[in-house]
Amino acid sequence: MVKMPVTIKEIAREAEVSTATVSMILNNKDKSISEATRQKVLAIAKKRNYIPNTMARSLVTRHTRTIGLIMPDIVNPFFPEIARGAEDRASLSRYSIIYCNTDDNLMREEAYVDILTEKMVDGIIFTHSADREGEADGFKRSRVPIILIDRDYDIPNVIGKVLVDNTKASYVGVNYLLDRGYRKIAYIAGSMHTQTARDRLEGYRKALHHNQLVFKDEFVKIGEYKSQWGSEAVNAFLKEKIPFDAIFCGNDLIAIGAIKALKDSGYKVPDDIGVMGFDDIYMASMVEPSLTTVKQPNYEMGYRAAELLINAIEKKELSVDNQSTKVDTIILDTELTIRQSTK
Amino acid sequence: MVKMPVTIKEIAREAEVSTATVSMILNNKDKSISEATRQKVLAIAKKRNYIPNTMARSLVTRHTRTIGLIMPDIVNPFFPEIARGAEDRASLSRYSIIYCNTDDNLMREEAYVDILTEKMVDGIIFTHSADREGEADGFKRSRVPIILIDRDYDIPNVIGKVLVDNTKASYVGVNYLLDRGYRKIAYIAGSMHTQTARDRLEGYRKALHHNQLVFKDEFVKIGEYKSQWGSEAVNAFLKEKIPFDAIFCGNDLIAIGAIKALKDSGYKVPDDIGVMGFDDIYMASMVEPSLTTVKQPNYEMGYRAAELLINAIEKKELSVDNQSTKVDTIILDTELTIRQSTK
DNA sequence: ATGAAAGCGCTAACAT
DNA sequence: ATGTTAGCGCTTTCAT
Repeated sequence: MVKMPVTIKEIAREAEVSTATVSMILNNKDKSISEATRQKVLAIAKKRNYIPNTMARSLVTRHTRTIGLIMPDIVNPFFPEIARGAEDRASLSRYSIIYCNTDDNLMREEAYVDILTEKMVDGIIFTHSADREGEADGFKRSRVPIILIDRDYDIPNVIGKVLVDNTKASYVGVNYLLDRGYRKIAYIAGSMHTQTARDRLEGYRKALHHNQLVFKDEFVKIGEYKSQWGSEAVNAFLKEKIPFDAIFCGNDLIAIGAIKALKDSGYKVPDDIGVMGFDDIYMASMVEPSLTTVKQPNYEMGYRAAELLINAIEKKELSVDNQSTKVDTIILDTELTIRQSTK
Repeated sequence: MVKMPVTIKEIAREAEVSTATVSMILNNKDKSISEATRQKVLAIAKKRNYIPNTMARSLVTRHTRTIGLIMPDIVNPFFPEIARGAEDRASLSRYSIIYCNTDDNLMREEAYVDILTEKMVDGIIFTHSADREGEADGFKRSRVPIILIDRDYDIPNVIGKVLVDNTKASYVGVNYLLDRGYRKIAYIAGSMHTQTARDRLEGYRKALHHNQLVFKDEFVKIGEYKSQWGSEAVNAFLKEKIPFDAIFCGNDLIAIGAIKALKDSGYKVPDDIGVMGFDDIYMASMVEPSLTTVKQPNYEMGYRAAELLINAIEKKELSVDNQSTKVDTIILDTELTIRQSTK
């Protein structure tokens, strides 16, 4: 004999009031309820250990206080911080988070959007890491508002974005190298297919320009976001006898490979040659302590994304017909993670 | 004018059948439905882009295909793997996961159990890292089945556990050191308040014994799970001139501290002195590449926990009155993460 | 200040 | 083979 959870109805019966009254009291909508019944109902609810059934509630209110978080892989150290930021902000407003790993697979992304829609989440925070840009159909079934983190993505229902100023980020990074006295800074880029990559290169160009340094094509190599490529690029620079004294890398994987090639060639990093990269994928600075990086504020991105979403959700409750096509966009700055050179 | 999602009712009307029929077809309970109507209904559902409302469904079926995952902090590298394992297994059976960070705070743990109960999750996977052992009240309101991961914990409704054989783990670890030729192995333990800690020490003792080595008290130091303590303990060993040639540490934090102290004293690790630890908190091997560790199979723990839970949930559907007091327990082995010594 | 009643969208007997 | 019906537990007008 399974003891069923206590319902509003039983409380109403025991308190000798209607379920409507109980409901109002339990939801603090009791502007016009006598203090006497209020206390009585509250006491009984407590005594009977009442737990509201949010399914029933959601069925009528049409919101669940739950948001979905779609990301490629929580094991990739880039994402736990985002997830934590989002959860912290969500729980502040008593929202829960359903989290989903897609491995950057389009099919799975779509499947999760479907599932989350069925679960009637109030919104979705969407993160992907792939360099794939662009079109994706199949998201159309959903009517759930979406916030994008870090990368743009052409899907429906996007009501907000939390991005990073990549141009500024590499500008700041290259400037840091300049401040440390390096003058001949090479740039190893990954693929150039994304705006992110183009922005990062642009920041490099700007930093040189603002320091009266000329941008030279032979100091720039374009490849892919792999450590293997970082090594190859360095070896190519060396072979071509490009007289660089520092390298700024398109991401941390490239930087790791570059450092390895440099060390294998007998250089000391960063004493002989300064290396910086974007710490956006693998927290390279843990693996390679001598690496100074430009780090994305992941926790904050998650936090702000959740905030954006919750604000939108709660606002919508007031003005239902408002199908605002406006996309809120927040652009965050990066931080420098400065490592001590290994003495 | 907001376009409302299509309901089963509208589909029934359009197909000129009853909602019951539609429901059965959509749920593959259509043993006795003519293929003709079946096809018709399916076609209409597809055309109208039907998305089931799981709130309504859950309200009657009393399950949500959602499970809660409570852990201290997803940013701690110990947990993403668990989370991923759990999610992978859950999504296999079309379950979703709500994830919660407690920072090991008892109040928050309880609050989350409440929230998850209200959301009618079908079960909870519970992980904590604190060395606190024992009693916790306030979980009693919930009737949700709980699976414990990694540490035991005295709370109600636990129907299963996924643990690690710590005795065996340190036994294997110490044996590895022995195989590498080290003979005089010291042990730096954290607190001894947990069974985990006692088991690890016991494994060390056993390994020595099985190799005809005598256990000596002066080779063992007990402190706390902090890198600071690892350093202190090493310095104490050194000062006392204990002739150790290797150290096995109670966890990875301790190992990091120990290695630091060793290096500061001019030793090479692991060439002069071998060091091992449990890679259970901070993936020390990333920070300290020369460290060989005993690693918990976190992914598998998450996976198996979800599996245990889902099996229990689906079994319960068959035999409702079965209030099995049996606690399923799975004990997993650890793996050795072997690092190349830095050449 | 409180109650009656009508659902929210779906499932699950029980009829037919 | 399909329809009728009675809820699941809660919120929310609208009465009183």
